[in-house]
Amino acid sequence: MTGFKTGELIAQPGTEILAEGASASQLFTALHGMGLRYKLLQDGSRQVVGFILPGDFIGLQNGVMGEMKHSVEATTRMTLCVFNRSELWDLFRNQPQRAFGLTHIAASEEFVLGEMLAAVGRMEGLTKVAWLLNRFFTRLTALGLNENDRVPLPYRQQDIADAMGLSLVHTNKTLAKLRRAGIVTWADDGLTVHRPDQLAEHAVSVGKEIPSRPLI
Amino acid sequence: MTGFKTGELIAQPGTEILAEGASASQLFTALHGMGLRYKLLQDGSRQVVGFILPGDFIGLQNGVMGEMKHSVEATTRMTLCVFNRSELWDLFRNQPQRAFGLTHIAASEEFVLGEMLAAVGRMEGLTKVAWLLNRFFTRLTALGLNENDRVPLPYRQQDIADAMGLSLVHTNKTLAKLRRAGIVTWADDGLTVHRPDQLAEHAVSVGKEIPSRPLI
DNA sequence: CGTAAAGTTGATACTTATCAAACTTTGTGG
DNA sequence: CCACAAAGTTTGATAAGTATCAACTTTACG
Repeated sequence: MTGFKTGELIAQPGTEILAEGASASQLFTALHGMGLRYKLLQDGSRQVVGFILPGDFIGLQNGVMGEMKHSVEATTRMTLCVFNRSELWDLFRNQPQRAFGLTHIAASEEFVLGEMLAAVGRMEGLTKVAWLLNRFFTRLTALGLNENDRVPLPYRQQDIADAMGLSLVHTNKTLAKLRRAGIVTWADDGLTVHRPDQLAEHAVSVGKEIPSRPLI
Repeated sequence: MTGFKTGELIAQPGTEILAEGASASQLFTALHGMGLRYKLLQDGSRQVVGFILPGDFIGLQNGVMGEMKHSVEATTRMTLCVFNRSELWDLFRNQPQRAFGLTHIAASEEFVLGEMLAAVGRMEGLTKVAWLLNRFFTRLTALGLNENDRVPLPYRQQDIADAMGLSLVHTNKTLAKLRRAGIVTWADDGLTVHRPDQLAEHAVSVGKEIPSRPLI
């Protein structure tokens, strides 16, 4: 893998790392910082199709299909490990184990998108937001970025809205609900989860509340 | 590829080919017939995460991650080409170009899910339905299944609803709108598009067509 | 001919979007 | 250090889009 690596790249906040439709000659791995993947629709709206956390691979579609199918943007300052796309062939020829790893990454990304699709398509607002926050909390904790129930979350409310198919205003009000319920606090680019259990409870699709049966 | 193939399998309509969570030892390619991929949420609702048309690969997640992340069901009678999962590793070792092809398939599936996510998250009902029908029409036409502007479409309205995150009733009324507008007719498991231009117009594009696999 | 599955329709309730405006925070230059 | 601009957050009022419910029709089939 050492020979595969080409160099490192620093991306400033707000920078577009890869553009949809681009056929860049490079692939990346995120070393530090966070970013997001998104698509722009014809009507100007944006769909966030993924959040990039440290360790995530970037540009696989480009590497394998010759063109990016979504744009990638740095949310915070990011350090990227740069690979050369042209060396991808060599990897498939000479390092089947790593080639398999790449396929595994692709399949994993597909899996994550499937989960998001189910959340966006079938959950209601509160559940969507709770689900996403819970996901962040879990993933970031697994990355060792949890300090006193607080994980870094440098995104904006608009990002969450665009990810879950909600309007900014509705997302804001939903976040307020979770905050007032004392479940989470999201401020200063950090998410603090006071009641992990309740968050997880909201995150699982509870659906409609069962109409309470009158006590006779 | 010949040695890779294990045999053929016939799946009857309504049959579950692969179950979410299952770690079957087989992979498939759809030769004839159609099916769909779906996830079940905790509250019982269903999210369709993909439609399987002739030529589609089934079970890649299982092959590469050891477990299916969604279920696969035959909608019509299907003929499946069966592969053995255990031979996957041989393929990666000895046939790098086919291994690359598999990765390409995985990346393509990710791409399709991204498109669906954008549609489900950011479109309104009429646009969602028009987008999906337009997608069927385009893909099936590309498969040579178009006869006089009519393509086979053996799914039920519930499937479209579960794919686009709509209720059955709303989907029904939306379909009625497209029908009354003289744009499409969907009856007897066949979709006839009378005004391809108007259908495409309603289906605000999220991106481009599925790219064909590049020659290595 | 009875039954089950799928499609249709109208009435109603709820969720979410949109609009508009105020407020807060942050960064920048005078 | 303050004024100002820009970006982000918050809130209330209202409109639009969808879900839900319930009944009815049509079709397929043993």
